[in-house]
Amino acid sequence: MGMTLDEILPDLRRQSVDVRHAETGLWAASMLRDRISAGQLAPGAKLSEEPLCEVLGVSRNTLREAFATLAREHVVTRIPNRGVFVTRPTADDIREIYRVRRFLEPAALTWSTDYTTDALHAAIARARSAHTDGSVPGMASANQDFHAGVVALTGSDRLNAQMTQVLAEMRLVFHSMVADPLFHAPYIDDNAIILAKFEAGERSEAAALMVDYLRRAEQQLLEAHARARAATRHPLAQTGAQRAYGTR
Amino acid sequence: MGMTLDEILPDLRRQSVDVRHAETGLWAASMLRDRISAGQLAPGAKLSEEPLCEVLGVSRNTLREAFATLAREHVVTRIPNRGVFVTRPTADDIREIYRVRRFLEPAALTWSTDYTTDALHAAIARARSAHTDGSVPGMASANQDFHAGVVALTGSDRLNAQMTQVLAEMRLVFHSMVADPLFHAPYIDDNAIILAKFEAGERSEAAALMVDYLRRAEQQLLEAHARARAATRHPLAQTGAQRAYGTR
DNA sequence: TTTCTGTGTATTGTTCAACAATCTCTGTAA
DNA sequence: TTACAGAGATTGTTGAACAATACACAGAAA
Repeated sequence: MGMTLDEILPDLRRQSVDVRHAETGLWAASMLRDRISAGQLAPGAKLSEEPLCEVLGVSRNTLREAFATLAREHVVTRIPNRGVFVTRPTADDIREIYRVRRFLEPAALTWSTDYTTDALHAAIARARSAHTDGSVPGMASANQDFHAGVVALTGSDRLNAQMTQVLAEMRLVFHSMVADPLFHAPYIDDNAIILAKFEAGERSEAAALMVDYLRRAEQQLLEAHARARAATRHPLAQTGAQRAYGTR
Repeated sequence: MGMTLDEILPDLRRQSVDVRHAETGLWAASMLRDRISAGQLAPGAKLSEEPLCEVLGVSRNTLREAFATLAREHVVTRIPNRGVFVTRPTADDIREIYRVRRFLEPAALTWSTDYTTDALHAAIARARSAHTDGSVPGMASANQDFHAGVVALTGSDRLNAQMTQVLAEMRLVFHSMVADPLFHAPYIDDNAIILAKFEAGERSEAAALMVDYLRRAEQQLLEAHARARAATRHPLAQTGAQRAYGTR
């Protein structure tokens, strides 16, 4: 986690030999997106054009198309004449993420016409087993699956895309602070209760519980973010890229 | 409305001389977006790279960055090795647009914490005066402002962006069919009633009325779309670009 | 020491020209 | 009429070039 650009270059190179790409720009974008999502490219890391296009085997023009795609997804932040950096979410970003989720997820619970909850039950089961295994990434992933599944009830591609994007930003938030192993645990039961209410047809109750859940999670993340921010105020902990991106 | 590419080339050229652009790709995108939004580039029109970059004064690479931006917004559709076309909304697109709106707008009315309704009143007033003036574009624009204003109550940049995008697609729908002059008129009073309920604190009633409004509007547009589709089935009415994009 | 200031170097922003891949169109033959 | 083949046009991608900007470092002034 949080490897430098140099460390993952060989890894990227391995995957980029002999790959035929119909849409090279999109292919390069998904390549980078996966690394960032996995935390191998940590928030604040600078994505220099030259080494990247050498390693991916694409031209600078194509790489810039990939950057444009990722920038629109807020996965990457472009600073003119400075370069492209993995987005380091701010407190305002966290508030915005939860603002979106507080409208999207209750709305899905309230007005969706889809009653297929298999995926939701499966996500909760996965979260529970990850909990007994003590797998923090497993719990995080299963939790995301549950909430993505809630929005999937809308049946709308665009709303799903928006949720996917917001959850990707959530992963950036987790990667940019020390993960509390107990963060996800209390929410598993919350999800189960919300699902039960939804299946019982008590939609407004389910929605209200969801709003409450999201408020608590937001509060907890904002506090963790403030602590992480205070911890990295030490000049020694700042890399060049971090300074470049700013601690705004 | 619905001019060919050749007809608006001189117009575009006029605006593109001596313009300093910090982000040329985004500038070119907004240039094209404006033309499409105004209906000067009709749905189905092909956007050839060479004449466009000549006229905009940007290179093909930069123009392609603009295309990538517009494609993500669904304003433009890219067909590999065929080219870029102004999106011609399908019936499914209309259904998807209203699916998004039926979640976003009621959610805003139900859970927003912002009570500033000045912009909403102003939009209704503008719609009424456009109605007495018999200005169909004025009514359409004021109606869009009202619904954009509802989502603006959420205070979320991302939800606003999503709504803006969906409304841009709505304009494409209007441009791709014969506009019924009476389409918007009946909805002005609906908006006023919804606003009154919202201000009276009867949020779930306001949301319910909004859902009803959106269902009726969707139905009406789908019927108009089916009629327009039947009318353009005549082979003579099809241009090359239309065939290329397909009547899928 | 600290702060300022100027210069050189590295990186990004944009354009141009080229080539391969693919599609469209036209004309011919069955 | 339909099928097919080839020429021409357009898109997809690359590589190199140059201007504009930011970063790092050295030296001068306070």
